[in-house]
Amino acid sequence: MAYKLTEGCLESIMEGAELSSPVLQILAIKKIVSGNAKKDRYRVIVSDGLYSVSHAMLAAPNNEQVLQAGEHTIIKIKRYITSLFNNSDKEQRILLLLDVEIIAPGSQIASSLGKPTPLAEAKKNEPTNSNIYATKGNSSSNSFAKRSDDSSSSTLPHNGNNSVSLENQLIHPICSLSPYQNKWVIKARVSNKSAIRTWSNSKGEGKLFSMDLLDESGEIRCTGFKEMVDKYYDYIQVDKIYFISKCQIKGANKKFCSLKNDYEMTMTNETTVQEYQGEDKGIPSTQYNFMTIDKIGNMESDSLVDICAICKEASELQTFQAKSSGRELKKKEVVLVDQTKSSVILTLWGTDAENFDGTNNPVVVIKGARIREFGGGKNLSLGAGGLLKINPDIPESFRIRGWYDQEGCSGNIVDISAKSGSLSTVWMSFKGVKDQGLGNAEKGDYYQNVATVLLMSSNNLTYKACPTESCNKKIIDLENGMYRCEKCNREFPNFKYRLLARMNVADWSGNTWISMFSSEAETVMGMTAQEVGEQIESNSEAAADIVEKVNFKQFVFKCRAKMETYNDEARLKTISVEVKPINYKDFNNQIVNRIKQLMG
DNA sequence: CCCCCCCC
Repeated sequence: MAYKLTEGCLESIMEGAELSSPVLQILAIKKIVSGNAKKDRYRVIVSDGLYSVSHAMLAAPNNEQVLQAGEHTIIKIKRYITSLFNNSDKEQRILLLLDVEIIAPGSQIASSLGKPTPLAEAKKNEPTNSNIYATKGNSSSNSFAKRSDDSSSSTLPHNGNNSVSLENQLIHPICSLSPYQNKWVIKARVSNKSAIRTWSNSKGEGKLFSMDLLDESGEIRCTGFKEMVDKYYDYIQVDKIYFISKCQIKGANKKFCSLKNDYEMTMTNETTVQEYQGEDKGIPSTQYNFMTIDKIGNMESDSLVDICAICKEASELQTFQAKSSGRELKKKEVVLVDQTKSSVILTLWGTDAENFDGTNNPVVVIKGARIREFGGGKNLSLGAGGLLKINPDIPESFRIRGWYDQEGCSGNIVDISAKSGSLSTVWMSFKGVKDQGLGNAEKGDYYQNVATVLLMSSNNLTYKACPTESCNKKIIDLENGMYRCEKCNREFPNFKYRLLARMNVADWSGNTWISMFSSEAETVMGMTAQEVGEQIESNSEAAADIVEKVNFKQFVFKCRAKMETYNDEARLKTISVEVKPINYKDFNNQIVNRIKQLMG
């Protein structure tokens, strides 16, 4: 098949014309080496069959597909801009390829089409008297033009140094920002804004926030320290567009930022930020570089990834103290699955964890999640600087929704996280527990099973515990209206009820006695410990009624089995550490897989 | 100038 290039189009393009979907061929691809972070900037030579242009660059989102397609690839240019570029006192116009579509990969073409001559030789560019990056034209497909009249800046934050409006100045693409050029204005969407964080170390202390900025050409992280937090934090809002100028640009530390930019920026006293209130077409929303879950297993720990997946399951919110800092932390674990039929555990923190609702298997899109290693498996942690979106309006999100609803829940899912993770506990029957001799691991062995309650003991179901929130120690009734906690070494006028339930549960293979504490027993009984305690207190017959109602209820019991010695006799003690209603899809899958195994 | 985040 013959491919046709848009002959001669480069001449008009390099003069600032806007052509619709010109077709070009890539003659060469070269990585730009700049500073110490060398990733993801590529210069290309493009040809229209008549002329070639060597001052062309790929915008980051296109890198991967173009690199893969290689030299001689034929591309359709869906969006582009040109910029004036000051190269050692000589002005040159560069062509920036914002969005390209591969028409034919290089391997199918294998040679240059036509006999292109370098445009620069064929024709002298006319330099303008501007020495900054800028573009001609002023259409919606090109947001780096002079602003159109429908925009106006909003009230500035409470300070006096923003007297010069940025809205009439030439706008620079984010991908053109570098430490060597400080006269610039960008027009960018804030796609993510961190919480305010404080730090205190040997070098001092302070507070900071950071945000991710985005335009058609790329993205960059911007951090504001101390006074900048007071000045701009509340003013800047996620998803809005701002004119921003005069930040300090420095090399990005890839260890902490997954954005596709070799640089990041820091706000200074010179920095100005003005909201743009015009139409925002042409400025994209968050850009992702999605990775499938099956690949995570082979990636290095600590690297950052973007994932689009389905939440298969989510844990309860857990609150605990960090051992290192003593700070209180909140987390929630989520199992993600994608089309590669692989699953991975993702840990969410803080408000992300608190607000996350895993019901109805939402699409979870994360940007900048860190890969961690545990017990031979990999998992993900979405820390500060990461971004979480639930059911976002992007094509990948709809695609995976369709996949999951059609076929996603059936068949084998390979879990790349460690089997000991709280959400990927092994399924085992009570017979299996016995046959495999579980319980000899130092911290016990975990398994989960679907089981039916046969009998629940009504003896000593409740006890009176210390009212302190974190202390569940049994208190001593001083019989004078006061209660003493030995652990807290304090006396209280009140107490709280706690549960210590014992029950015999059965599956197809046998039965076993298990114990559980308040939160699990509350799930089984459908009552709070307080309600149980009060009912039994007021009527000693109540306990029998309460435990009878539990008979024949079914749950998924997650258990910890541990061998203990009692009166010189070894016996297996089982505590249920989590009780959940049965998810029949998962349970049936698990049974079907077992049947397949048994059939060889 | 931050970039920390637990337990299996």
